[in-house]
Amino acid sequence: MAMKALSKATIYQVAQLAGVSIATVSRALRDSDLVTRETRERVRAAAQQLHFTPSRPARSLAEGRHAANGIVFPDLVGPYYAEVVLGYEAAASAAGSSVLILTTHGRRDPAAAVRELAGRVDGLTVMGRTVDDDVVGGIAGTGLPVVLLARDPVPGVDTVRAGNAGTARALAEHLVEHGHRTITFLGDPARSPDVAGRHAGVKAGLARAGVELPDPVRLKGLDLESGRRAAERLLTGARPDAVICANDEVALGVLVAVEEAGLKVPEDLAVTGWDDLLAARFAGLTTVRQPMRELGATAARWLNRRISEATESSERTAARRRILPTELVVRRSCGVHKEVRS
Amino acid sequence: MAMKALSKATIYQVAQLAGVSIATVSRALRDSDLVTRETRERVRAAAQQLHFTPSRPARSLAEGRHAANGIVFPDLVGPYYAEVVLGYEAAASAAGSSVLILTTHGRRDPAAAVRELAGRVDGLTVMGRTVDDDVVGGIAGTGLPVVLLARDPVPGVDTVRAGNAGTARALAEHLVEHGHRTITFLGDPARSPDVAGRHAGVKAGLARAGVELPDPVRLKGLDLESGRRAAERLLTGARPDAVICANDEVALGVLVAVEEAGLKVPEDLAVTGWDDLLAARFAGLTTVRQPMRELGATAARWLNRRISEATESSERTAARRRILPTELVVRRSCGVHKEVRS
DNA sequence: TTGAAAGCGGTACCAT
DNA sequence: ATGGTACCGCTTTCAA
Repeated sequence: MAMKALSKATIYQVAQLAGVSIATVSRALRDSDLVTRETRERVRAAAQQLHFTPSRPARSLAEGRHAANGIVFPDLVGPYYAEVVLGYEAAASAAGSSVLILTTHGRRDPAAAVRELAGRVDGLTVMGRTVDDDVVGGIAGTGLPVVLLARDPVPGVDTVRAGNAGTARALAEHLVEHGHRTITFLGDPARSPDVAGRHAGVKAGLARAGVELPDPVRLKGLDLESGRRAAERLLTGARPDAVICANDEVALGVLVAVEEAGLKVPEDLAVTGWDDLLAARFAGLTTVRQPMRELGATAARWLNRRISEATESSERTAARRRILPTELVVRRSCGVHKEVRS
Repeated sequence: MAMKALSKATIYQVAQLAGVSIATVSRALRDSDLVTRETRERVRAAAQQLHFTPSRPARSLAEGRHAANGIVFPDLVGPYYAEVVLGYEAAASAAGSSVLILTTHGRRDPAAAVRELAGRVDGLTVMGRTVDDDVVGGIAGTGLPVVLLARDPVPGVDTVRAGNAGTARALAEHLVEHGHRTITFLGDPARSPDVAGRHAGVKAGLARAGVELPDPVRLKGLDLESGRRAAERLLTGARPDAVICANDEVALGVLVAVEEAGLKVPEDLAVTGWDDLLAARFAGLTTVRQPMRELGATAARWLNRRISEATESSERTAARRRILPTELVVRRSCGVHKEVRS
């Protein structure tokens, strides 16, 4: 039996082979109960013999739906995103949807790419700093269900986020308890809503303790290299007691710089991150854990709900917002516990 | 101006508004040079006014292509995959393809899911242990371009991998130079071609040095917890000098277990991993670096080539195989350098 | 229960 | 340069 490129059989060929009409084939293959058991089996056999698989575009065109949804990321660097995708994909496929993924990072025209994606899916999840509010608004205005993930809300659009402010405040207070008084924030609040939230929370927490937070060091990136370079500069000047980093990668970069400078964490400089990457555990980095997989899963589930609503023309419920809880993870990088508990 | 659900305008409405035929609209919108500048602009205006976006399914149906390709993963746990996706997505979108992603891990019927995916794309990349060779063969036999990634080759199908055997041999020899003689391998060669390759390489390297490698500890998973539990057992028995782990996550689990047992790495037990995760750097783990992003990018590029070949009905070239180089990364977990270099 | 036929929304060939 | 129209492959009335 030679391996032939059996390309693609159509419903017509199946119909002919089974000696029925294409309508019957369509029904038989989709378990409609308007088909005799016997007919169904004849059709099944024919389909199998021809290796028939219905054309997805044809189906989508006829049904008016894609059976797919999409998720838009800024980029995929760092373990953070992998977990989100994982949760998302699991929840989406549980609902029978395929997942299209789009990274906007090094792209010429992110908005165009997102719009193109919008045309391929029944719903879209948009994460963080990828496209502007008006693009989101435009797409949502189309009637396409949209869920925002880790991003500031847009009127009328569902939003799922992880808590920033509260835990950031707790983190700040914890540092103060360690005796740190001069504290620097690493990360640009203007570049990401998450960073803005963390920065604001830290500022509030410190203020409550009577400590003032100077202007943040506005990094361009949130990667390890950015952190390392910023720290190099920081270490040569009037070194603060502690740096609070916008995320773990930056914090890990700081750790590297400190070590390269022959200094010690936390004795010479306390450091904290955000995300609780796997690396944080091994670097002894105090950080904040986010429910990443749950973030993705929630977004996918909400999207499915919206898609169902749209299909079943039931009442469209009001935009939902949810903030998933985060958790402070204390390790040794935030400071030496000087007092021994009794 | 109320925000209306302008749902979806069709080419017919654009044609009507612009006062031309749908054929002209189609041409104008796709920059055909068989349209007057003036007509084109009129059509453009009409399209814009109606927020027209061509229906992707309709286009795909008419053109006979999806302008999308897919990638199939076992799961997405660990930073390893994120990097691969990143490279893949970048290369795919550079060629104008959207990316569909599928995780087979906790799925009832992976083969069915992959076949379904195959119906939505112009080409498919299949990674590691996701579906059996016959499924791959079946899909490839359909004429759908397929590229295998980090997986044993299937006849007639392109394969991209990272080198295992050679670097594994080097790793083994390095451990022997450290003076380690009783060495255990953690990971099940039967569960993954990559693991099998690493195991074989290690075995060969040790054999060359006259050291025998006992049967591997066949872990079920390649995650941190699996490594930790396996190490707990290992530490209570006749402890080996060193453990070579199938990947970094397992190795990190071993590190955790060793610390929990109050022992020291590498003094009491040398440990090595594979992948060079970010965490490996901070854990001081000796490991092997793979060109992950490049793996993904290469797969995507090869796939595009195949897709072009199929479209342009040019000669189909023979199946290609490439092994991307890997690199030993020596840190402190593999052993103390007893001799001081002069 | 089954079949005929009208879409679904485009593309592209054939005329004009 | 444009318009008319035959597909692309499937779903879904509407009749029989």
